[in-house]
Amino acid sequence: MPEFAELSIAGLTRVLEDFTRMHIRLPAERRLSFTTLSVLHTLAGDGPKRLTELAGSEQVTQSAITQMVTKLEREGLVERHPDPSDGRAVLVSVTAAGAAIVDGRRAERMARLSELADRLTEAERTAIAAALPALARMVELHSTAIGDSPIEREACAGDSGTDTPRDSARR
Amino acid sequence: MPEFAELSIAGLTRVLEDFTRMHIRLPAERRLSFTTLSVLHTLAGDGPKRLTELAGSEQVTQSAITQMVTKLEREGLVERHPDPSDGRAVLVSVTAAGAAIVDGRRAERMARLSELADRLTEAERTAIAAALPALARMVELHSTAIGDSPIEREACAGDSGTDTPRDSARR
DNA sequence: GTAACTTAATTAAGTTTCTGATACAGTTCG
DNA sequence: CGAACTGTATCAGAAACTTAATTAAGTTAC
Repeated sequence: MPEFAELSIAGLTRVLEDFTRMHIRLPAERRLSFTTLSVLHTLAGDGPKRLTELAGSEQVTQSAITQMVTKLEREGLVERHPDPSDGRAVLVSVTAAGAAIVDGRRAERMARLSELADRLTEAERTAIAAALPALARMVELHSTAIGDSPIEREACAGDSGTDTPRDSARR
Repeated sequence: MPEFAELSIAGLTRVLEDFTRMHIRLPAERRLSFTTLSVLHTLAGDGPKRLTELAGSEQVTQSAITQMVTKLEREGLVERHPDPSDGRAVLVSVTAAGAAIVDGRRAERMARLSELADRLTEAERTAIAAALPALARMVELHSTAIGDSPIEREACAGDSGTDTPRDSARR
């Protein structure tokens, strides 16, 4: 084992793409579309958000988010609350039922990953464990750097308005 | 760095979820839907496939794939060819133009990951590099397992203990 | 060899989800 | 206060997906 392995960005990218594919193709659980599940995941992870914030992070129009939230509200998966700091805005939060769906999907992923990890060698598991903090920090760096990245802005072609998707500092 | 770190499946799951989110919300480059991009990615990675194979891996119906391939064919991103080994089947392959789209997206991801990796410490990069082979093997183990057990089938509605709320008005 | 069954892809019709445009209420600023 | 701006909602139409029915090629049984 070389002590100074150079990190292959291509290799990392490839592996992460494969895991992405693996995670996405998982469900079908209930009649929930991909975007719907993503919204629930975002709300469960980041806490209540405005409709415009959701539209930005999910890369669909605000109109689509309004309609989706209306539907999810009817099904009892999310709730609308007025934003105390702005009379126009609505804060969408996930309900216990909605969080249960997110948790259920996570449990499935964990079960699958656990099964795969069991078939690795002890050394392989240790190597992954040792890399976890570094990987987590990459994610951390990413989320704090969104304001800088020019890629984010360029991506949202055709989106109306699109102010910079600021972080959810409200919690 | 501890020598005998136990692998936290929860931590691994969480990090991979975050990367997934990071990868998906990336572009919007050329008005292509998520499923469409996924199909191109699959074809570019795995080579020519039948429509039924694509339907299975993308978790949409065969009919949807037929329509999507027809559209992609008109746009010059994929090609249909008869399967020499089976007169009923069609082999779909990605064109150079289609591959260019996949490569472009990958390049963006690599650029972003590279930028993040630059801000890690040397030790962190080394840790990730050391874990890459093990992560790749997990993906490998996963894909070989698919052929055996049809997890992809609707059976995965398991949701592991989380009783999903009953549908209120389904309409 | 042909009748019955299976498999691969297409077509048609109907449903869900998204976009674009517009309306409207609340906020900000002169 | 009035003008400009921002956050949501609504509606018509487009796009993507599903189910069901159809065509065609391959397989099995007699």
